[in-house]
Amino acid sequence: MPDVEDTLTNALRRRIIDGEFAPGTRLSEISLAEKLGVSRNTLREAFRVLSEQGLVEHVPHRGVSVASPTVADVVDIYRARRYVETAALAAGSPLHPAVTAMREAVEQSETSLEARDWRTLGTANMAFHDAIVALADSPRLERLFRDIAAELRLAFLEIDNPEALHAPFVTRNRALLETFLEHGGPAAAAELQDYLVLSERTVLGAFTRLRHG
Amino acid sequence: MPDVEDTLTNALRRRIIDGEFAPGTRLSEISLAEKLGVSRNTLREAFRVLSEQGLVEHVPHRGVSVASPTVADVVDIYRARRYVETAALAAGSPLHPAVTAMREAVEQSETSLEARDWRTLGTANMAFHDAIVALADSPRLERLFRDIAAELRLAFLEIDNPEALHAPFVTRNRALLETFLEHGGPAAAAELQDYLVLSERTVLGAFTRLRHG
DNA sequence: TGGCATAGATTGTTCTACAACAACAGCCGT
DNA sequence: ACGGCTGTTGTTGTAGAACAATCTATGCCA
Repeated sequence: MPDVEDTLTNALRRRIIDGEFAPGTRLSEISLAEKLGVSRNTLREAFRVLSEQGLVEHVPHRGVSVASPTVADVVDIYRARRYVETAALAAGSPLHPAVTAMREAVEQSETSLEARDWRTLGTANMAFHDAIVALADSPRLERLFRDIAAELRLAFLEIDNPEALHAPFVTRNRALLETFLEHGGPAAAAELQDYLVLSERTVLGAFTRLRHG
Repeated sequence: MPDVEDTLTNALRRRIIDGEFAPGTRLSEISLAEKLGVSRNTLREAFRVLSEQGLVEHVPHRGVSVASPTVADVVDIYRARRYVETAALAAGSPLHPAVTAMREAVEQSETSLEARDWRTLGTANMAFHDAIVALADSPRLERLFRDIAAELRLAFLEIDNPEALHAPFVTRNRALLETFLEHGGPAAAAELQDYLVLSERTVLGAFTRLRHG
């Protein structure tokens, strides 16, 4: 949670994640600076930060565009997720404060599913995995996860079928939480492994369907 | 390997890692820009990148200083290393091209040890672990490792006793490589786990000795 | 001595200017 | 008509100056 004060970067970040600028969109320095009411220099500094975070792509002399994850990116993101999340869960303690966040996220996702509110469902789903990573108490792993989760949201934006992406995993979230509490980290980690493989397959399926037909 | 062309950021990065600016040193925008022959704006952009990479710390209205890892940072870095490196090694294939890099790093470290060249020994040692991470074929994990390895180098700089930090691990590097090739990833991962625990203890010991006496 | 106000220095941001480069359009020759 | 070349145009990259906002330190006063 570094720099809540970092207004411009965070504002841009939120707008990109919320889909205000579609993946692949070119972000012109001049027009965007004017639109946001900041100078080009200030905007360029924000661009550098977002570029390091993988949210925008910066090509010298060609400007920045909103990142548009490829299939390879999605594969890599899920590989990293499997490494980080399963390790965090396997070594996590059921007494860790993050468990509360996990429970709240599960309940929120169930509520959202019932209301068919796919937007908040997606957020709750991600909050669940965020809580899993928080079990590790590692700022650096949390930061990695924050960045790849943001990238993944961009991929979700392109697919634009949130129900298929998130709805099937609500019951799995609940089941995973119960496994963790009743049978411990290693058992839950094994379950999470399958969970993530399935999730990856879902995303990749929608992705290739999108690109080919 | 993004942006070898990114001259200023990379130049600064190298100079910091090489210890030209001691950890904790405040980097004045005006004087450093003048020294490097660039404008303040350009330098500030580089600062933002390095700040995201964890190499410098940026405090609003107080400027940036070279990061000075605390004990908590070292602990977190080693936690992340254990997660990432053991996972990469466990799932890695002995046929992966990175194995060549592992072997070369081992040989280089043995040569450096014999020559008592601690500088190249430290580099070779890190190259060995870099190659381990490369087994995972994950750009995002490689990036994470690159950043935390750089941070760790800053900690090493403060300790300033490279022989104690690196020499004991040369034989372990060779042993780990052989375990990996002869008994496979999982066995090597278990060995690496102990290796990293020992390495962490070495660093933390030198660290607390440094701070207290 | 301790607290406060002022002065100095640094960062945050904007603006302007121009060089470097890339994309595009039109021209030329074949 | 087509492919390649060249100039035009727009954008990014960088520099420099200016000023506001904020921190730091000095020195004053009680």
